[in-house]
Amino acid sequence: MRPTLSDVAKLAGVSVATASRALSNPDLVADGTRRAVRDAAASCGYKINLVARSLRIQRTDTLLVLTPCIDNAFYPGLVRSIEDTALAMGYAIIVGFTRKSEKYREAYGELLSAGRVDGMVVVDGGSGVERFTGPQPDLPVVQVFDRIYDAPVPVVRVDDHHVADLAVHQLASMGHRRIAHISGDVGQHSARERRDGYRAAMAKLGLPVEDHLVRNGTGHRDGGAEAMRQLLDMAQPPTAVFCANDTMACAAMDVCRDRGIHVPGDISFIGADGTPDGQHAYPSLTTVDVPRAEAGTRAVEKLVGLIRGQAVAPDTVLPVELKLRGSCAPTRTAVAA
Amino acid sequence: MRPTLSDVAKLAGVSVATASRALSNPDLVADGTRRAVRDAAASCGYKINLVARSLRIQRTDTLLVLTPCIDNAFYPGLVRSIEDTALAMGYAIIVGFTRKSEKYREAYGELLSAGRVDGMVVVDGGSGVERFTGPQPDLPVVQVFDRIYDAPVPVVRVDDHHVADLAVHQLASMGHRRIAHISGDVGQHSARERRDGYRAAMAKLGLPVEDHLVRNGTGHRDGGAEAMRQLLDMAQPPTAVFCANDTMACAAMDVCRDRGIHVPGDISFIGADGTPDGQHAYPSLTTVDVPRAEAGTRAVEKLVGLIRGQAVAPDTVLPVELKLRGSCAPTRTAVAA
DNA sequence: TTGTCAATTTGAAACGTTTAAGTTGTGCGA
DNA sequence: TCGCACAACTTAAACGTTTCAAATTGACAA
Repeated sequence: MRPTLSDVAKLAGVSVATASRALSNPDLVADGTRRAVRDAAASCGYKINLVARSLRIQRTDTLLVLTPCIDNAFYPGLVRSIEDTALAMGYAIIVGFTRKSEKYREAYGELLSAGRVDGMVVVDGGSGVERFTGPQPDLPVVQVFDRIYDAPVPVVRVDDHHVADLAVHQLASMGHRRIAHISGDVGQHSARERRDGYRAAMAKLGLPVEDHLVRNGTGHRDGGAEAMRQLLDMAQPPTAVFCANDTMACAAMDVCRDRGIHVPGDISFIGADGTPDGQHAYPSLTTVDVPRAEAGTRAVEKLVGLIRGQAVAPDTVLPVELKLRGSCAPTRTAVAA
Repeated sequence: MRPTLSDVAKLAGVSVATASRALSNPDLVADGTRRAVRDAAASCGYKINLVARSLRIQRTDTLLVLTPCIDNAFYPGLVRSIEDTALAMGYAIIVGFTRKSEKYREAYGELLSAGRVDGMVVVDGGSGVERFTGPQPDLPVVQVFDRIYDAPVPVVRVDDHHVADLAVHQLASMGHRRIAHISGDVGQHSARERRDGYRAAMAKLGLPVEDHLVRNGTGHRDGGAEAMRQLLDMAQPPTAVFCANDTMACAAMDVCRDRGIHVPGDISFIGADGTPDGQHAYPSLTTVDVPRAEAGTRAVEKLVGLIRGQAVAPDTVLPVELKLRGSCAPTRTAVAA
């Protein structure tokens, strides 16, 4: 049997209460006692039972991170930052993958409502098919980058309209007029925002907003590639494409390469998110960088505030930054001019 | 305050014990009672406190998965399979990222030794720098694909010697004689095995095993790229390369592309692992596929066996399979012959 | 000697479940 | 009528901590 605190206490010749304090609140016991208890604990290999502790103190000091999957290069950096911040603030974190499925979301949500974690950071765009009624209103939850709850849950995010705006303006400033958009999973709030932002930016610049220049790329490689093929098959293909994320942009550039179309000579690309795959792409991908690390930190800070009953800002918007790399260039006419 | 079982019981006019059984062991109470309790629970929004439950039943029905990181495309499929199997067997899973750091490994190991999870699946190659003394000998732990513990912990794996053997034989059968090897992180057991397997296979075939044909690629993109550059800078570069994983193989092929070297016309590549990035590479990467999904399933089955006190096989070896794709071709001389 | 005070330790309750053992009440056969 | 079996429910203990309030101890002053 695992030794318990009472075994340690017996071994050290003190009461359970003293043993507890010697280990977790050392200032409250005399030097000799502390040493005796510690020795006893070590000698019998005592390990605290965190379940019992949690029950007693009514906290778990653990946070749950919900994220759709780990396939997408967008998440690792974010999750790492969440984890680092949480650890630094004295919380353990556990990660759950929702796969954008209600079933998994609920399974993991249970952990929160059943008291196995103190709070939850949700990084999950949802699929839009189902409406998620959300956690019990008073449970500590923070969303990052996307909204899947009807309930008003605090969020840390970027201005996705602005993301699109930056990209479109950059391309337009290089002389592009036929700028296409490959959207993400339009079930996701952020994907819709980027798409709408693209349209708004095009309109503002007086550029043609043609419906068939907007393709649903579903957010994944395959969808992005398919969307790109459709764009290239058009009678008058675009000279530039703004992709809602880097993953699709990379896939789209691969399609061009396969068809012998030169990037950025023949066609320019801008992605969004700033994921590592864009840096390794050939040519390296111009992108609108989303500050994932900072978002993770902010989200955890906010969540911990919530847990501690402090008032937290309901909506934190972080700045994005255009990273100019090799995948876009001025149009030939712009160069000639 | 969160309603407890005793609130529910009061509301339903029964004892706490009956309320408990009505909810978790419905057969043991009368129909009317069951309904009354369920209604009461619903009406006050009762959610079970799993921490209390775990303390009482001395189980958490939760497994921990330890994995180095989520950057590498090798892990997602494996983790997903572990998760699916665990869920199907009635366990929740939580994921911890060790980053190959002893600090994180211990932090997560605590979850096991402190009773917050019932068992642990470790998918972690270690860095080889530190020796990990391992979990308390009697705690339920299963390793997958790699060994980081001194202690004898059951493992599910592949024969990495054989992985290398398959790759080298394939290349040799295509006429290659100068076959190089870019190794993984040689701190990892599996990486060393693949390297040694390469050497053994070369020797067995009577091919030259030159030290400078073996480069440490560290397992990551950058290391793989750097190793490839060194190989290409040699007076007499290899005509084929066996890379210890697909990630490095993709990076190495990218280096060739940048230098105008044609794959597979000028140089052939075989990777290992069978990760998705190899499929999307150009040309698509020949690889020795490692059955990650099955490994995950087997590992969980084994772990659950361990938890239930059953005897489990200490060493399960799964078969690997060569997937011939576009990245390797016969040598020119072989074609001419 | 007695009283006071601080330092240290202890007993016992509490956290919210589950469950073994015990109680109650009903129906049935002898 | 009694005894018994059985279903349905309840009482109370237990899981391993933490912590409040109370008790003990020793030192020191009056």
